[in-house]
Amino acid sequence: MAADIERIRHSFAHVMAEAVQHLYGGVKFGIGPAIQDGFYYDFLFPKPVAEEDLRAIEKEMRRIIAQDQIFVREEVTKEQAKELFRDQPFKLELIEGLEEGTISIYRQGDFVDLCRGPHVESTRELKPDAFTLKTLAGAYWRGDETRPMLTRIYAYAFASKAELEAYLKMLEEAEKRDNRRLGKELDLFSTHEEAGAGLIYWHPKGGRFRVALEDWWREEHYKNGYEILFTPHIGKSWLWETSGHLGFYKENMYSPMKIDEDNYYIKPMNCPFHIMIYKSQTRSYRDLPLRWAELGTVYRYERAGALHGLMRVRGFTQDDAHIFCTPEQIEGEIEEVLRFSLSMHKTLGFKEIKAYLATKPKGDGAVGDPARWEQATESLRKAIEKEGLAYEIDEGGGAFYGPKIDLKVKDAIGREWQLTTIQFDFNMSERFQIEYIDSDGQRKRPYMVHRALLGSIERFFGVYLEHTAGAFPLWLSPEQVAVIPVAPLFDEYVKEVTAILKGKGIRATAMLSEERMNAKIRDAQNQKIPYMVILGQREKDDRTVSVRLRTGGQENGIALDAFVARVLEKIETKALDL
RNA sequence: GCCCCUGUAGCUCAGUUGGCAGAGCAUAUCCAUGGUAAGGAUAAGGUCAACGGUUCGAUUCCGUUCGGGGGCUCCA
Repeated sequence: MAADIERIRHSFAHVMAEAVQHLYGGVKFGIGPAIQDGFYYDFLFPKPVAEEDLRAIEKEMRRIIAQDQIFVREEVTKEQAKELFRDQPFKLELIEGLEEGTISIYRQGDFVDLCRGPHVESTRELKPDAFTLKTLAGAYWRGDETRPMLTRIYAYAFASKAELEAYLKMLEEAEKRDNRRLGKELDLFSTHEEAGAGLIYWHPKGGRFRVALEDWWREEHYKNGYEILFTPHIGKSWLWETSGHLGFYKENMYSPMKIDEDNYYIKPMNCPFHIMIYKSQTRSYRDLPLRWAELGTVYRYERAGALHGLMRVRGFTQDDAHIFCTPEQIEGEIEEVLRFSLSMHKTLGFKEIKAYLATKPKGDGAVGDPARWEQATESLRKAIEKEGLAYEIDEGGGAFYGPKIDLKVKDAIGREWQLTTIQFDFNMSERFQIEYIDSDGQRKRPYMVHRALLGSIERFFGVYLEHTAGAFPLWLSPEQVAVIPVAPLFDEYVKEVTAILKGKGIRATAMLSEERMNAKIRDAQNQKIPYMVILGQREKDDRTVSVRLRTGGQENGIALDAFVARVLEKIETKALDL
């Protein structure tokens, strides 16, 4: 976020606080920072506030802005600050946390706030029509559940009215693409509260997408030197005690079920199972690298409030893989994973991809040899640079068990989504004591890398729905061709053409209902079916087809054979156009 | 779990300042001879989320519970 827009947003936040102070005597102030698309401020209100009250606050803010109030910075001692904010418990707590020395405060109008700044010079620099108060939300003081809950007012704010309007338009577009909405409109999936929250039911059309995606995924993995595994959905407590999950991951695991005299847990991760296969025999350095992939379905507990359509669920299928390799191989392996991931994203049509490298956490919570952390982190960094990816380093942001790279893709309306994650795992390899015999006859510990390229099939489906607005590329479209007669008289030719297309493996549907042609075209268009083939007397006589494209194009009198060849070619090459 | 919003037909939503519940789409039946985004008619479809309370009377007002959405937290 550029410094000037941050300054504007933060200044807006102070103006909102001033407005709230005018309208609600006795209000206590939390904090009010600038955020990605605006700002918020946390308040403890003396009486309940409702959404309708936001309009009054906005009005007061506009009145303040019109007064051309100057933002004045002052520096005071800690003692003076405590005196100044004696009625503001949250501010006092913040002051306590500050280092000794002078503390800066900002005044505008009759409002004063503890603040590092900077701010704009005057409210004149804030455009009264470049912000809007969005929602009320609850937020714990300092994000801590055990602390009081404050009322947070979120707002969108920009430097100009035009930017605000463009942003609101993007949000409107995002709402139209909402995965839950498209899932219903395109009959792809559903969820059923009465049958269990956060569990996805894939309908026939969603199933067609998934099969096409997974078939491709498996094919690509074989091409890239992976083997595909299938492992159980449950495992005895021994497995989870050994892996450590019952220690550090238990709150995300479901209660065990008793089988004979043992407790079995449904799996939240696939790693321990892959390790069991690794340990099923003595491994030589000649066997490495091992690249083992699995579309592994896992179940994790998520709090009810966190569940969201396809994006956050309780049961999902990871496109998981584990790579076991020697230290000499690690650099090449990481490069390969990254290259593989990028090639998949490219095929799927994502153009902008950014990497986030998370390094070793501070303190002594991290497991594993520091030299290995060093080598692992270095291999990640090198791979990113080799691919020429834009990246950011999240210093100390890695898990306790290893450094990682996450890749985020930018979607069609500019939002970023995390799909790929590539993580080293020093913990599991230690706990299960996995080894290989090196060329010198010594037992050594291989590197273990955990990776998911799409993340999970469910979440990817959600992201892809929102990215494409449901207009999937041909090869992933549940229905690829809708075959429509001009009138019932041509049903026979429609059936014949449909049969030919299906015979070639093309997902074609004959639309033979009583509806009129226009209605069928409308239905097919709304279902985002890529090709609509319209057949009447002319086409029947010449053995041609008239093709209407989902994108609005129209091509008449194409020879049937030529059309079939073209569709097959577009599917084969996974073309993004029609 | 907590804060705010919300719950009317399969779907999208009206509506009742407390007096027998409405539309469009979808569904079913019938009618309709044909060229690129909805042909027409009829029918069926509801314990107005559930349970209490106030009232002559509650879908409407109040309370509780259960869902859904947006946040906090977490992350694939």
